[in-house]
Amino acid sequence: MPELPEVEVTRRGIAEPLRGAKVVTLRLGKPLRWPLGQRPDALVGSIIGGVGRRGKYLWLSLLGGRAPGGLLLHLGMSGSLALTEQAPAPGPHDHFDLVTDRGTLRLTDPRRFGAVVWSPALDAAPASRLLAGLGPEPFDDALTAESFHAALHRRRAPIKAVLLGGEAVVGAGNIYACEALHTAGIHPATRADRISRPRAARLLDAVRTTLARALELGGSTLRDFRDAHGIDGAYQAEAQVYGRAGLPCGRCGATVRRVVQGQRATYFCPGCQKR
DNA sequence: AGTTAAACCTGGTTGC
DNA sequence: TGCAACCAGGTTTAAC
Repeated sequence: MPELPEVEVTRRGIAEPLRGAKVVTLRLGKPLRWPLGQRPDALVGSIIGGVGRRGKYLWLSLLGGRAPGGLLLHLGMSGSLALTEQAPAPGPHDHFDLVTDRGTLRLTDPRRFGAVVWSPALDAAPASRLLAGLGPEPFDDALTAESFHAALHRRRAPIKAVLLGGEAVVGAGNIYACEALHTAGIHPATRADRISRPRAARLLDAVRTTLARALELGGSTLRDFRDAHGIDGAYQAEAQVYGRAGLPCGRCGATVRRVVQGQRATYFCPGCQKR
């Protein structure tokens, strides 16, 4: 679920209230994808310096205390974060609580593909090898049609798989990769290195407008996602192809198709997205 | 090196 | 109604 818009919506919901908050307690539930990598009580007393984002990861910097550094969080497929003044007793899917003097940040994640990993780094960038291979942020000015085209040119895989890979640009997951390709009129099976410079420019533009629109609508809620205040996203109602197999394309009326690429469902319109 | 499959885990939906 | 099979927003790791 959580692709860049959902993660950024979450970040915006917690950044202001948590800046400067003091850590009171940490509570761990069932194991997540990786162990925390630090004793929970070593983080008690530290101050949250800020909340950043890199791709689909969140970064909470922790200043002072016995273990300065930060927490790298990932929401996996089914994770969401809630910030409440006083959290109710943890349910069966609540696997991490960061209790602060300004409220409790709780990770709820039924499938437990999410992660909370402590790192001694002061900044997100070198915090973890998890961030090492990530491509450019979609709204970074340094990402241009030229550089994007060059990145696509290095890959022979289908463009849909390349978008999910996050080397050319991070942030688009299954929903937004499908939607952006539809907007750009590019067939998902097109080899990335065969995409012309003008079409690469069009695709980058589509990725940006798709992510920006989803951000405006609070992301997509298919099932589990809620923002930090418990609010559903609304983008899913605007999806043109994702999850719409057998239904007519809103633009041309052709029947949306579902195929499988690299173990992931891909939705596209055979009318708008010719090979 | 580069692509593809398997793995992680739970729960909702679909079909027999 | 019961139960097996399939599906889901992601990403690492192992295997060709």
